Order: sequence, then structure tokens, then C-alpha cells
Amino acid sequence: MLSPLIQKLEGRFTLSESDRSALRSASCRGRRVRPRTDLAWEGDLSDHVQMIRSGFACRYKVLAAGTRSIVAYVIPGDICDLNVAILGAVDHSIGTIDACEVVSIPRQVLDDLTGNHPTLNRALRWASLVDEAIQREWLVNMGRHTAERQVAHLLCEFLWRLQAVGLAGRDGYELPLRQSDLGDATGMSSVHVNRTLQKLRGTGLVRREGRYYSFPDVEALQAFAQFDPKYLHRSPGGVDDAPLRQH
Amino acid sequence: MLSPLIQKLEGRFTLSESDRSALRSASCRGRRVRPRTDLAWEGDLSDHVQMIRSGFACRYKVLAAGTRSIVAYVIPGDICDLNVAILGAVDHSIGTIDACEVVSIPRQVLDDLTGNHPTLNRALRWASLVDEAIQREWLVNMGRHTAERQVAHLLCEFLWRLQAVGLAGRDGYELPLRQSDLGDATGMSSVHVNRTLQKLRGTGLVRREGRYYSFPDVEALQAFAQFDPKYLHRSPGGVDDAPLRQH
DNA sequence: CGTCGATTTGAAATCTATCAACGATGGTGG
DNA sequence: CCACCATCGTTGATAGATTTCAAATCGACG
Repeated sequence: MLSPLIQKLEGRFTLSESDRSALRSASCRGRRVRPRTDLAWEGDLSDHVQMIRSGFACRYKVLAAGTRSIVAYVIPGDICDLNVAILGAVDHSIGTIDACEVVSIPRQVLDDLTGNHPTLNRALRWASLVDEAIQREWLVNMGRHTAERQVAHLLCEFLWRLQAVGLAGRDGYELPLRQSDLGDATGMSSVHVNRTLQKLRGTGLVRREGRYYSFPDVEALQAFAQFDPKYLHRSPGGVDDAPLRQH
Repeated sequence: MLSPLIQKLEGRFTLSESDRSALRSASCRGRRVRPRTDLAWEGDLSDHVQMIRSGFACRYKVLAAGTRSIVAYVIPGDICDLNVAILGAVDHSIGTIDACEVVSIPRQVLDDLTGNHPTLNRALRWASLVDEAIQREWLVNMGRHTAERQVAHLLCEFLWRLQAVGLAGRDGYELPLRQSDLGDATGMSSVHVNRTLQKLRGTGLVRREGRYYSFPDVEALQAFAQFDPKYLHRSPGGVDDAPLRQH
């Protein structure tokens, strides 16, 4: 089985066999973590970096009112605290959603890795910047869209991100999130998430059987959600496609 | 006059005279840009990095409906596209809000700078990561707060960020934003921003004379907004304050 | 003084949260 | 195998928040 991280990076970069094996040996030992368990707390300063090998997790903050705000979903192949050493301390918590397999990489090992493998270094920074771009997109998504668009957009994002690590088919995937998890991410109540999903199913753009979500017409769903995958920076052609423009 | 960027970095790092002068000579030439003018477009791939020396700008995307979504404010001392080279292309636009003085630094020069000045390299990456943390906080702020808290939180953030570059006093600052600019950032209509500001003024937490916003009781405002400045990673003590916690 | 942009106000329509109840489902222990 | 329980999904009704549209006011400035 291909590590989801390697698979993700190879979607964008050409890794050498040396890169691959270095990454593999750094991330060999994983531990199992139960659902709804914290992997890191706000204020933590860990000397390890964590990678999700399987399962879903999220970055979140808990507000004074006790409500939880999810600022990002962490899926297989995602690295949690790549930059925490520079920042000093994590400013949010990370918790699992379903059962996860988590790999801890000592910072020392990671530094060696990035120091000796320029392509890997570049690829990991790219992954981290894509995570940032996703956050920006969430900001856009949450601020100015109807509830249906928000949810649809999130479903599109999952499709692309899960496809990049081989966890989604052409038009669907299994999603272990509760509706209240979707609500904590979009700022909606779980009741409203429910009704929004029903509307989406009503249009035929979204189908659901248990945890399996599928999309009969992906193009149409993306158009409806105003989902433009450019922000995921997946296609290597993005650079060349950029139009020349003078200011 | 101290460069706002240097001032910001020195709030957190101790720069050598060599660091300072290198940064100063790299950012000597600035140009004036009119209000409401784009500095970069979605899809751009520039070989320059831009820094705002004076004035306000914002990162934004325009949606299909024509509405604008602001994902970040860029204030003096902020760098715009530090990581664009890795990402390939910018996935959002940057535009001025009022008249700005903008410095363009060729990527080549910047790479020399970070290559030869480890502390600067670290400081600039730190600044970039703080920008990311601010985005996370916006996500929290927008998703789960009342309109009053959202606006109050934004006003608190400006206070801290502007103080870090010497553009705010102890309890107030001049803010060149229109109410519709605040709305584009918070996802509210300008009408609702207006009414929200009125409520805040009604509580006595916020005062305004023209463009000058002031806060008679900053502590109270921050408490009301649930504003915790930790996410700005300003105080070097943050690391030591972090409680030890086992998982 | 007149104009332009921005702020303010009012009223109605729409969206969303909240509360409360019910239904489906899966796991557990007897 | 079944009763029980906990969790999540679904539904209905109501209250509250927010948008929208339109008009009035204010302020800076030529």
C-alpha cells in the first residue's frame, strides 16, 4: 500500500526512489487513536510532527460558549504541525473524528529529511501552503455563500482531496463525519446541515447511502458550488496556464 | 522612520544591525499606488514579492454573484506573496483600500536575504505563519460568533496588529476602511455592519470620530469579543507559558 | 451651492437557530 | 434472540438574526 502522503506529493512532484524511501522509513511507526480523541492541544509545543495515515481528524477551537469551531479537516496524508517549531506553540487543538492511524515523526528526523532531500522539502512546504489556501477558500465559502453552496463546496473539496490520496472514486467517497461535524465547520447548526443536505439530495446533485456520498454529475455539482479546484494547486500545469498580465 | 516590517519583526526577534540594514536596502524603492487598485491578480506568477510600507490593502476573491470576499487585511509591514514561488500561482487577488506605498522586492534579492541571514529567514517565515494563524482565527470568528463579537474581534485584531507597527496608540487608531469593507470581510451586509457598530458604540466599548476608532476600555472590549491575542504569537513568553500536557 | 460617496434609517422578506420530539440504527448485555 | 440504550438523523414550530431594497441624511470638496 502506498502511503497517502507519498501519493499526495507525487500528484504534484516527481519524487526519487531515495525521497520515497526516506519518507517511508521516517513514517513507519504508527499508533491507533480512538475516535473523538485529541492529538494536540492549544498551547502545546511538541517536538514531534504528526501525520494522519488513515482516518479523519480536524483542527478546532472551543469557544467560551462551549461550541466547537472546526477550522480544517485533516485527512490521510496530511501533516499536522509542520511549522509549529517556528511559531512557538499551536494555537488550536487537533482531534480525531473517527479511528485514526497516526504517525509521529520526531522533528529531528524531519529536519534531516528536508535538509537532505530538496524535492521533499519543497513538496512538504507546498503541502503546507495548500492547507493554507484551503483555509482561505473556507473563508470565502463561509462568508458569502448560501448554506447549500457551502455544503456542496465542502463535498467537492473532499472529493478532490480524497481522490489525491486514493480514498475516493471518480464520483463518490465514504465520509465518516456526522452532520454536526459539518455544522461545526460551516458555522451552521446540525439541524440546518440536515435540511441543507436534503435540499441538495432533492436537486439530484448529491446522493447518500449511509456514509457513502456520491455525485451523479460532478461537473454540475462543482458548477453549483462555484467550486474551482485551482486553489488546491494540484495540476502542475497551473503555472503555465497563468495568463500574462501587466498591472 | 523605522520600517514597519523591521518594527514588527523586532517585536518578536532580535535582529542584528546587519539583518536590519540588509532588509532596509532590499526594500528601499517604493511606489505609490492609488486607492482601490489591484496589486496582484488571481493566477499571477510574479518574480517579485510585495510589501506594504504604508496604507491598507486586502486579499480578496470575487464570487460569481459579483460580491467580494475579503480573506485578509494587509497592513504596513505585511508581505504579500512570500510563498507564491512554491505554490505556483496566487489563488486570490490583492488590492489596495486607501493610498498605499508598496515595495517590490525581486525574489532573487529575497532569496539572498533569507539565505545569508538565518534570523531574518526565521522571522519572515514566522510572520507568514502568523498570517496563517490570523486566517484560522477569522474562520473561528466568522463561524460561531454574533455579529457584534465578529466586528469587535476585528477591531481588537487591528489594535494589536497596528500597535506592532507603531500605527496605533494605546487605545485607538485610524482605520481607512469603509463599512462595506468590514462587511466583505465578515460576511455581513454593510447595513448590518452599520447597525452592529451602532450597538457597539451603544455599549460604550467602541467610540468613533470619523475614521478614528478608540476603545475606552480595551480589556472589556477584548473580553466581550473573546479576543485572545495568543493567536498573533507576539509575546516571546508564549513558549514558556505553555503547560506541559501528556496525551 | 451642488455633487458624490458613504453612512444611516425603515420596513419587509428571508434565512437560520433553537427547542422539542420522534425515528432509525447499531451495539451491548441478559 | 431480544430488550435496552446511546447516538445520530429527521421533522415541526417558533423566535431571532440578517438581507434586501429604498430612501434620507451627512460630510468632504470643488
